[in-house]
Amino acid sequence: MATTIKDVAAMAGVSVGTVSRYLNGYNVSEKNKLKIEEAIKQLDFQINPLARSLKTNKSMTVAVVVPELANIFSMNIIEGIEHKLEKYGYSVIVCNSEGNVKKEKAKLEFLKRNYVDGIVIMPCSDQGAHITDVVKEDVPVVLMDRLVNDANFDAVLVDNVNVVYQAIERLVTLGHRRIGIINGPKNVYTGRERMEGYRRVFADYKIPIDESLIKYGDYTEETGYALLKELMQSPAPPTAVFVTNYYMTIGAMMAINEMNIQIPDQLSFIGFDQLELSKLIKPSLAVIVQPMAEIGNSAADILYKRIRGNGDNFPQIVRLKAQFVEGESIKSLY
Amino acid sequence: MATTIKDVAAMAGVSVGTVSRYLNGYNVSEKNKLKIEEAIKQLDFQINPLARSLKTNKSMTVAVVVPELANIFSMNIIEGIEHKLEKYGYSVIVCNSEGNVKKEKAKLEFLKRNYVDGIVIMPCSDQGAHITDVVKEDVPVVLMDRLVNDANFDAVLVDNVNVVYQAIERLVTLGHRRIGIINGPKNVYTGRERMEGYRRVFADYKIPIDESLIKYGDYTEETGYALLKELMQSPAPPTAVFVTNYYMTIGAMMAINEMNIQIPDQLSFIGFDQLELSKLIKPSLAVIVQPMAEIGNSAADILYKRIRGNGDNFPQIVRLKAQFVEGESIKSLY
DNA sequence: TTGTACGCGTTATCAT
DNA sequence: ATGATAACGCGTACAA
Repeated sequence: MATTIKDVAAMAGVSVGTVSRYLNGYNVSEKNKLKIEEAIKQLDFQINPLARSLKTNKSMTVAVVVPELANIFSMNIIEGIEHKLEKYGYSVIVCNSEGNVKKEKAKLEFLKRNYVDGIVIMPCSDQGAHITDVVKEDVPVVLMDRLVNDANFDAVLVDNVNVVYQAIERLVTLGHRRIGIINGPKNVYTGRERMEGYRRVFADYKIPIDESLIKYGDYTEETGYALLKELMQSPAPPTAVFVTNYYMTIGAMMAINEMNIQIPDQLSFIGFDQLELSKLIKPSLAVIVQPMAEIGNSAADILYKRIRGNGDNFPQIVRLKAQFVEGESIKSLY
Repeated sequence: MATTIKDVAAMAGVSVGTVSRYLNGYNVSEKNKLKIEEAIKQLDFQINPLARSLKTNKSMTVAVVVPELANIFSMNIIEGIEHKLEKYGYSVIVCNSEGNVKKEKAKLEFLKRNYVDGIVIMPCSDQGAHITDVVKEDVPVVLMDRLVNDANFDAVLVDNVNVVYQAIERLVTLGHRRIGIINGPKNVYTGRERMEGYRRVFADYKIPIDESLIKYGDYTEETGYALLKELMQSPAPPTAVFVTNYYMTIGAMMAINEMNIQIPDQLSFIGFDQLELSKLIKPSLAVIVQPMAEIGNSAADILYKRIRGNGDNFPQIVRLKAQFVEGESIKSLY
């Protein structure tokens, strides 16, 4: 059996209370301190976190819930979170909501029942009520990437509106008017934000929008592929296309290759995420790059603060800047 | 405060023992069963896993340790593991060893101290002694992707030797003799296995190997890039190159683009992992594709079996087949 | 500063 | 089948 605090106390000739106090950084006489340290070393004693948790109601565990694990965006964020929180002795457990609100709720219930100290979640939809339902005031939650309705939470977001504005504006200044967009779902926050950036440019430049150039996918390779074909096979195809996430970018590129569309001569193209990819492809792709690891870091910082009971300026919304990287996939029409 | 088993017992008018037995599926009289169920519903009682764990020494938590989290290979495997194990009520916590043996050992110690029920690990080197040191017989461990020295563990591997053989043999039958390989580190199992596949072809076909065409990288984009340049800038460059993981493939492709090398006219090329990429690039890439999710699934299966105390045919080595996918990046020299 | 003793919420043992 | 009670290993009043 593992050695316990009792064994240490016995060997050191002190009471368990004293050992416990020593372990938790309270004052202990120098003499006892040495005896305890010696006993701990002798017995190779290690605290039992389970027993401690039972008393303290702290599990030293945080969870991160994402709609998909095998996803570049998710994993970079998770790495950022783990990197930040392991320093404080936290374990991070990962949960896959599979883009399903019911499953998301089930996961949250599971987590709460398991006494995680905090949760960072990328919600799979606009709905936030079920999150509030489950966690109430019991455990701190910070959202990432997306905001939800009907609920106040700390959140780490990306400034989608302005970076998309920047990208679309670039196309407009190069003479493009018929600009297709393959966007995320209407019921996801980032989808709406990226749409807003797109619309603002047209409004500011007084260009009418052809709504038939606006397509909604679901952030998967398949829809990127299908929607690009739809756009380019229409009677009046766009002169430029903007795709709003990594996997749809891949899908769209596959369609472009298959249709033998020349970039940028026949079509200007702006993708999303994954800088390495943009450099790999010829011509190099113009892309919007998100600060993924930073999202994780930032979310972890806020969560840690809340876990320690610091409730300053709740709800705290951090909005990180994304970057528009120029490439050879864009052509001037002038 | 959360309601406990005591509250349930009180409301149902039975003892805590009876409630506990009910909760754990032992026989309880029909009458009491109904009363208990009613009380549980009334009080919205939920078992406290911490208290249970303290008694049972089971945390219902498994850990997966990888050299890098933000990595296509890692995340697909983790998704496979989580998918399999959540069904049984297990949480999976993720650990990043950062490719560092010391850190790897520290993580293992942390995990053991935290009473995880099992560990699946992608070791960051050949060394296995520190794993044995830490976990001893206490907690089941299954390796994935790589075997280690001086230690017996269950493992889920990929048949690297034969799939690499297949790829290289293809090049040989197309007339290639000077075949470069950008391989993983010498002290990593997969690196050696892929090397073995390469060498076997040359041995079987009685072709001498030019050792200057063999390069060792560290599975990063940077080394893929640098080593491809090294190969192609040498006095006698290869007519074909094979790269042995995804990130080095990306790096090598970037170098190829930069040097304006025409694929497959000036160089035949075989990459690794990530089928989508191979379809995206023109000409389409020939690649070796690993069954990532299946590795995770399989590792999870074995681990679960061990957790339940089933020690059949230990150590169990599962060797999954990878697939060589032809592409337009290979040219016949005849 | 230290020791004692109780409690955290379960499970397991023992009678009954 | 059930109830009473002792663990599990730790933290923490309380008293000294």
